[in-house]
Amino acid sequence: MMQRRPTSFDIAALAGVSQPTVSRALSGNPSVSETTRARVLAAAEQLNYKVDKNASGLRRRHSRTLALLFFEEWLPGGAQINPFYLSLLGPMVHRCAEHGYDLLISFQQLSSNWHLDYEDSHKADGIVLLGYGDYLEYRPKLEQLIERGAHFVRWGAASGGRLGTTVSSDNEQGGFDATNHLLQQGRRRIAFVGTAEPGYPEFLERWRGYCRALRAAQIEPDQALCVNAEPSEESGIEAVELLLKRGPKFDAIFAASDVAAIGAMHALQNHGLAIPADVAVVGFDDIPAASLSTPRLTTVAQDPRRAAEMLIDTLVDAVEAGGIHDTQLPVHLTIRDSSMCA
Amino acid sequence: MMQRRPTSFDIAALAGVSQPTVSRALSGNPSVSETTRARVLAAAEQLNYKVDKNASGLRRRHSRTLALLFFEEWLPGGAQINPFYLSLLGPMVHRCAEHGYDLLISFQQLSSNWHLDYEDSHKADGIVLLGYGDYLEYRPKLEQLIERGAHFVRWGAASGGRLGTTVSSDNEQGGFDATNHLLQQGRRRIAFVGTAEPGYPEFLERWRGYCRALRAAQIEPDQALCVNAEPSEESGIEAVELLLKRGPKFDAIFAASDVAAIGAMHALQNHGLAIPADVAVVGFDDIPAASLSTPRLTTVAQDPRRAAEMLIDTLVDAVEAGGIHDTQLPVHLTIRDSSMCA
DNA sequence: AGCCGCTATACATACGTATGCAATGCGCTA
DNA sequence: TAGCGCATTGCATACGTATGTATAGCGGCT
Repeated sequence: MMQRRPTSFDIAALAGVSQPTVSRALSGNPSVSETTRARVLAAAEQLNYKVDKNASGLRRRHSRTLALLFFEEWLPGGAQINPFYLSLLGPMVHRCAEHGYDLLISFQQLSSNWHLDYEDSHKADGIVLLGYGDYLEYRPKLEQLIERGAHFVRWGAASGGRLGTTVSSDNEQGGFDATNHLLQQGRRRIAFVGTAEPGYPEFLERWRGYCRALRAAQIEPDQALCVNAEPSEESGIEAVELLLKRGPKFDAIFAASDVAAIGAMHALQNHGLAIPADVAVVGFDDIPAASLSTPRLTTVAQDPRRAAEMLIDTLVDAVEAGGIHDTQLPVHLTIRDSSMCA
Repeated sequence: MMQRRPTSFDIAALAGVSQPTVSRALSGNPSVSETTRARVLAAAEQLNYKVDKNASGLRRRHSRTLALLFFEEWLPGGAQINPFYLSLLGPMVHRCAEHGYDLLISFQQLSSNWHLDYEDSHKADGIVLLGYGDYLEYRPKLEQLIERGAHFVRWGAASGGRLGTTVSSDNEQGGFDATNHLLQQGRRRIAFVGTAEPGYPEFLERWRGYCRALRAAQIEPDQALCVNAEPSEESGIEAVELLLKRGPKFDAIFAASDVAAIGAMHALQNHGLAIPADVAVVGFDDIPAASLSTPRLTTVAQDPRRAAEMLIDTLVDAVEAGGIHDTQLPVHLTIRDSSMCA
């Protein structure tokens, strides 16, 4: 058992070459002859040699690491990550590995100076930004990031002017499909549970799709049927309470997130309303809980695997080749029990 | 906008001191006077200076980064992480941040040489090992890790001889409580869905608790009521199919994992059996889906927040102070509808 | 006044790798 | 045989920080 970790000098000595040759041999430099490379590889294997990432990163000026930043207003007690983001995690880690990158994960307060931490400290070569962001508070930091030449990609909505590269679902189409499906079920008074304010840009797009579907059916969207709700179960409950109290009759709900939709279903059931007989419900995201709820929730499915892979591919392309290509992913309406009468 | 990232030399020049003084001032070295420190801090702020982690890590010989390694036999299509592990993630990231560490996340094949990658390459100072591990294949790698003086902590079961530091739930007590609860409901033919083989050490402990509760009620455990199941929904379904086909009557199931329990409930319902009237079901983990299933699943809850914090605290203590303390966390039986007749 | 001791800072250097450039050796051509 | 070019390899060095050691400055004591 060696006391000290072996360095490239140790390998060099063992293989009878110089240290630079070891470096070149291991990094696949073609100017090293095959016989030499084989000797070096054997020596490295024998001593269990691993390149020191710190030294390598210092010299190369990059770390082959990507940072994943979550923005969540943190519940002091609960620490719940949006299930949809959670479902991105596995595929992301995998895709990173395929590109030869490691993934660093971190939570950030919107108010912190996250935007200058990771790339500046050379801990990561690029950043994946995740989180329904408050667009307005977000914007100046994104601009600062761009100004500094940082590499990053956001999940969300591309709307509102170019602010770096974005990968998103086709939220507008999803909102259209969901609403259209409810219309085809004969529903006419369809409430929107989400928010049409710019704070949640993807919600805004889903709301646009909702309006387009209604207008295509000759129905003018009713402001009174549109109620604010963040992506949380409590918020979905409150939204339904408000709708029931505020008065306008409704026979369906399109919620801009599954978690809110599930909260809404609970509230409806607490008031003795049958789903879907009295009120049909459609959500958005297709989180795992959607197929477990009672009744099973009809929802607009996003493909987390493809989303994750696009995020990583896009970021790696930006880091390595300076590419900047927005991507929009198709969505798919998944019809379950909460919207279909038997 | 500066072209080049500022270094500690730039700060030194601006503050009118030498580079080492900058380093000492920023790292809180008490030999720097307060007036000098203030000047340095101001200069660093002004230039948006961040310590280069690669250089710092190279010199200090550690990275202030922890690695989180998942072991999951990877479904080529699906990429599903055990929901319980997912629930550890948020609190872990938080606790790492509180200790001033970053968290690197990675999936590993059991067969890969993960055990020499992270610490040897100085990418991480310590490793959190997560995953129902095949104990036998696992063991030599753990031994190699220990021999090399690597720092790591495992989630799972401490049984089977000392193999590094372990944090675990009190699985045996959980198995006892779950089984005892079913006995109190008047159930006498209680099946165990899990595996009593050494591959899943925590399942083995849960099974021991199950046996202890039965014996305390003068019932000898019946091998025919004990059926193997991995922590997956499919496995839970298969287990019930096997039980129904194999013959012995049963009026309750204690499943060693929630995902298997949920699969088992589906299978029971497909065969027209009522839960809990015909068969009462208790799971283990209290994953989010447990409270959403129909009927809502009674389960042995583990506290993911405390588990995560203990894992990180333990690992940080090992890295910084060489501590090695196993920890066992209490569990709590959460009674819902799947085990209680109205 | 001279010396000691303490504090605050500067100097020099090492961490391990990657790469521009120089040098070596070999084959081939004129 | 001399010279040229190509294929390999070695030499020297830079990346940015942290720390052991030396030094300067200053106040207090006899």
